[in-house]
Amino acid sequence: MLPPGPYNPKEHEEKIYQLWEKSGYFNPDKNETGKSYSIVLPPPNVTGTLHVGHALMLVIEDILIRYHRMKGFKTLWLPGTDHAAIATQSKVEKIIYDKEGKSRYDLGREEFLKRIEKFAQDSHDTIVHQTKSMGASLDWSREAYTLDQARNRAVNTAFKIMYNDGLIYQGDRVVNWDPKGQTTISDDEVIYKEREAIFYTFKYSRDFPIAIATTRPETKLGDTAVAVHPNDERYKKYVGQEFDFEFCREQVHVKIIADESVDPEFGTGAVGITPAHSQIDWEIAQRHQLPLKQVIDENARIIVGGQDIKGKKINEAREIIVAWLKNEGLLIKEENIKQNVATAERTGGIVEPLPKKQWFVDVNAKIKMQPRIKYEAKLKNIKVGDEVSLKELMRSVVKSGEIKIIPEHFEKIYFHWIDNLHDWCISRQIWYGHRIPVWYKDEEIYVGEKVSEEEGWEQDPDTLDTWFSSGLWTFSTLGWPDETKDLKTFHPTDVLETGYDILFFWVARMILMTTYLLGEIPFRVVYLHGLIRDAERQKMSKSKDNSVDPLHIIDEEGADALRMAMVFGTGQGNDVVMSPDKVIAQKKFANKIWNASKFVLNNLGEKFEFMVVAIHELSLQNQNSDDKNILEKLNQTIAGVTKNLDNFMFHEAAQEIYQFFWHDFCDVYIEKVKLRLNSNDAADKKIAQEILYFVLLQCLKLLHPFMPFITEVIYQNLPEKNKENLMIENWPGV
RNA sequence: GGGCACUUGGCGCAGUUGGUUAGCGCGACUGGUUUACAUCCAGUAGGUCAGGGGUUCAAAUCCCUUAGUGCCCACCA
Repeated sequence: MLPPGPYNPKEHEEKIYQLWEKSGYFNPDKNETGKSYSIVLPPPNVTGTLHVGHALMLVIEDILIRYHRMKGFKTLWLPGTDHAAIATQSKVEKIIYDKEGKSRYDLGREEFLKRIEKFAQDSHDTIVHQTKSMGASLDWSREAYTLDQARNRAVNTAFKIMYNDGLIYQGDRVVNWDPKGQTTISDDEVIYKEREAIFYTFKYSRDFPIAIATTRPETKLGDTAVAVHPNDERYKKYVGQEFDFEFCREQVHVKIIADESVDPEFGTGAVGITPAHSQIDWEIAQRHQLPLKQVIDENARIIVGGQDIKGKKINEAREIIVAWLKNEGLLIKEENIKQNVATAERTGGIVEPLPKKQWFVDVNAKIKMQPRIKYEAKLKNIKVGDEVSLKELMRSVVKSGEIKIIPEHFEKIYFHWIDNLHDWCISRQIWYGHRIPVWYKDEEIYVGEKVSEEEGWEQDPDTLDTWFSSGLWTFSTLGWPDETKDLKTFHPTDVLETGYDILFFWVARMILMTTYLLGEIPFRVVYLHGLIRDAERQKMSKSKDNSVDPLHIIDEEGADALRMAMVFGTGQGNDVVMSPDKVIAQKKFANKIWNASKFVLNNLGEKFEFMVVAIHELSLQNQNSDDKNILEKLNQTIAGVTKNLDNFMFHEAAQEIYQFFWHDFCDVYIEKVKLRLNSNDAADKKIAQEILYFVLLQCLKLLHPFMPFITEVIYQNLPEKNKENLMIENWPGV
């Protein structure tokens, strides 16, 4: 029997979660016969707490997991957290600086890492608590961390394999340097922000024949060439000439070169080439064997020139140079333009291209596919012995349909991204992360899985891009590089569900790593969900201060209401609008379920013995048209919900069961049945009771993936024989 | 500059492979309240599916085009 009054989620949710955990059914090992179904949880960053975006991820994945568990699959949902290298380090640095005024260098590597680990542990605990509050049915016994020992072994192994294959190389290149975070970052971590800038047109010196234009005059101290288009009649005669002059008291030597990449229409049609401080100029310099001259250092300060400019920050240096140009009468034009400035995703620092020796993953080099663990299996269009590049691997598995991306149009975006992909810079000058597994001794270099005990070896001080370890996530969590039972059973995983904002950062890298290292796909389906927006359609973000804490909503309205609100009325992959109205509407729905269940349970009669009624056991002949009607609609609903869940149409599935339960079952059937329950026709009354009970039970099952808590509470109060948990009841129609 | 989408009643959205009166939530209006539920029920109003063109026996759904909006990538020095 259910207690009177409205449904109060607070009374039940925690108890129910404990009941589930105690049952052990989150762990797939309890199901010995089912076919496997697996999802690895995209590990939340240990940078604090979960936000509504995480909540959405948990809801969708838990729906898939619960649905498949009920369908009898050996279902694994594997939890974990991400050390998120730069993100976590910069957050802790900021906290320490704000509190103690100290930098990481003041503390030293060891002490600083201790502080981060403490912070990460606290975040982890909060995150786990929040995750459980959402009702997520994760197998906590398999929990992983991207920076724990098992994952470190996987990372080192992966690095070694790639190094030996020539895919990882150390190169002197112009990289994206973040002066604020004091580290390099990859192309994907660069965010362009529009800004006002001044576009200066000038000559280096009075004797120099060509004018050039730039928004960054301070870099011109490092120019080693001026490039013009080969067909530009204005400048043809100068090509090949070399000039020496003093530019703001710095000795500069430039050569005039011709290069196709120069647009004669833009600016003066001549480009000052600064190989050390521009990606593109560096490439041009490579083509023409130009020397490279670094004029800016890691702190974004000028390192050449006279006393007035040496040691100055770039903004100050710019002013000094402009003043000098004016003074010398060299400045021709100043224009205000809008410019995209490269900034670092995590720290917001302005990215300074600098020449540095870094580790890279070569995405274009052809490698011969090797037989690896499970290799014989799997890729459709690539066999052992084929020569392929990482780019081709990434492209192949999506093109072939082995990996399906939902919504589908993201496949095009994915291909477009691969086309523009450059080598991936994987080394970072930060301390929190997997140390690069490379040791040096004099001229020797050793790459391995373990620290060499021998004396005199020194490990590379850098750490790896966090996405390097995340890229291994689907299989590092299952025991790789060992050939474990879990790896055999649960890999490839079935679905990778995440926000579309990390399609490139993460999803693409998982595909790269997995196809290359395992010779199989990491997952069959990529389901990308949208962003959460508020009632005014604004993106929810901390900086905008419009984000809501999922725990707060759970506290107010219940986890079930929040879950349902997140999938209700939101098309596949679309952004989710979260308004209080929406959650309250679903809270009302929960209450409706509660009350209708109360009504049914109160009307089953003294001796309700037709436990676990199957549809064929219902006395079909004596049913009236209402009975037949509701049963037929129930069947349609079961078919519809099932089909929509199979097709990742969560909103449609949710709406269908909502509609059926509230309007067909409650408003029509229950209202009509009230008369029969009062009548003296005992046989007819019994039929009505059977159907009430039967339909309710089926509805609870259909609703369970969406609203697990309330449905389980009610289930626990049903007069079923031998019942355990609704969580493992059979899905209707199975 | 290149690419990808979106545009459906007042608001927010659904409508997968083209096929009977285009659905839902919120809101509005009118009534009801008899074995759960006022966090309720019944009913009403409101959309020629952005504009134009095409394919088809048949289009919100496919194609072309115009306009508006949003996103991604590249980045002009």
